[in-house]
Formats: sequence, structure tokens, C-alpha cells
Amino acid sequence: MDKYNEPLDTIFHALADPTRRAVVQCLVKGPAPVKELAAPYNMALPSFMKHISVLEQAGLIASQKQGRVRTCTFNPDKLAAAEQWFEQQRAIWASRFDNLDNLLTTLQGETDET
Amino acid sequence: MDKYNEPLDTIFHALADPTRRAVVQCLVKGPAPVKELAAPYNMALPSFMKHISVLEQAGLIASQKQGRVRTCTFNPDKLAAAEQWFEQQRAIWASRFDNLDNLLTTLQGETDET
DNA sequence: ATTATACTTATCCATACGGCTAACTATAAT
DNA sequence: ATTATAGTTAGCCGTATGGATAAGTATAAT
Repeated sequence: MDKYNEPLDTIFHALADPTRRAVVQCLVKGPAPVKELAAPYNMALPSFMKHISVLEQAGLIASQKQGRVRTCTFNPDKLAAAEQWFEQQRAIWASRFDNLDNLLTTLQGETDET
Repeated sequence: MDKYNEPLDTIFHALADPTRRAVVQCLVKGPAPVKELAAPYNMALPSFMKHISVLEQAGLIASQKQGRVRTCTFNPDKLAAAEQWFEQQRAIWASRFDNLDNLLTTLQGETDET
């Protein structure tokens, strides 16, 4: 059964790793070649390349080879897609008190809310 | 080596699964018992409970047992923490053109930007 | 007192993940 | 022409993940 069929699956999975988040955090500042991105990590290149592939397949970054150097660039679209999901949840959460029934039900369990 | 030491690791990993995202999406509307949350999924209860545990250990939800029923509630703090990471990246990405050097460097590769 | 409900605990299983090394390819650099 | 650089390809390995079943526990319902 095809896991990661939904885009959000791949995106969140890609971001669930500290190395990969750091790579994104580096690429939002501007494009960079793989070698440069890999430098800070005490990791074999093939291992690092897997992270790059995961990010690329998630659509969070793109890459192109020129000569023997592969340069990676950040792609803002997919990050925005993930952010949207958060906004959705926050919107629903914020609208909890829209009707009185919800309010009363909720207040039975909690007293400290923003 | 302790993976998932950083909160964001656990949070994003928790959200990388469609079932777990759906549970969150359900709980933002209000608290619900495990049985009710599990109903839509054709999944054995122990399997489903694992998802609940993952969400709870990530801090995205909380749960308490009353009688034989365990009721789950959404916790907005951790979701906000994750959202912050996105905002950070977006901020850095938006400030790419702050100095001319970056602008010129970047324009070499791209021509269509928002 | 018995039975049904709502989990819980304990295993088990196949696959995915994150790391590695070794060997290969292709492009600079000398 | 040789050598160094920057990836790439192909395996291997231990652990984690997402699912399952089977049996147990504690609480409500009858």
C-alpha cells in the first residue's frame, strides 16, 4: 500500500530529520553545491546524498548538475503547502467557541485558554 | 544515538503520517475518546493506539482516562512551535535580496521570483 | 453474577530508514 | 597524460516504523 502518496507525508517526513532541516535552512539563504552543504556533517557523501534526494523528491529543493558540481536550490512552494496545513488547523482550533454548545462542552475540561 | 532528541524531529515525524494528521485535524474541533477517533480507520486498536502514543509523545495531544474511556485533547503549543520553524525559513527566504551581492548572485540562476 | 466494552500488554512481521564501505564515472586541474 | 575532485551506484547492516494477532485488565451494563 503506497505510503507517502500524499504530498504532506513526504514533506513532513523530509522535515523530520535534523540534517535535512539544516540543509533547508541553509538553502533558504541561497543556492549551494552538495559538497558545501555536506561539509558541516561528519557523514559519508552517499549518506548525505540520500538526504538531498529525500528533500528533492519532497519538492522542497531542486538541483542541477553543471560540470561535476551539483547545485541545490530551495523551492518555496512545498514549504508553503505544509504551512497551509498548520494554518488550517489553527483556524479550526480558533473557531472552537463559535457556538455555545462547543463552549460549554469545552469548558467542562479546561479553564486556561488563550 | 538518540534520534528524535529535538522536539521538531518528533513533531514533524508525528505529522508525516496521514492517520495521525487526521487525528489532529479531528481533535482541533474538540476532545474525543480513542474509540471515536479510531472509528473511521480500518485498523486494529493496538495499531491505532500507537499513533495516539506517537502524537502524545510529540506533545501534540494529551489524553486522560476516566473509567475505561481515554479521552484525547489537542495541545496547540507544539503545533505552534513547528509553525515557527516555517516562519523562520520564510523570513530568511524573504530577506534574500537584502544586499546587492546576494541579489546579483541569485539573479544569475533565476529570473522569475515573487 | 455475567457479559460486553474499551482499552492494554506482549509479541511478531515485513518494510523503510539512516548510516556505512567499496568501487565506478565524469570533469577539472597540473 | 595523470591525478584530484565531485558525485554516483550498488550493496550491506542494525534499528525504527506501521501494521497484525492473542490474551489480559478494568469498568460499565444487564
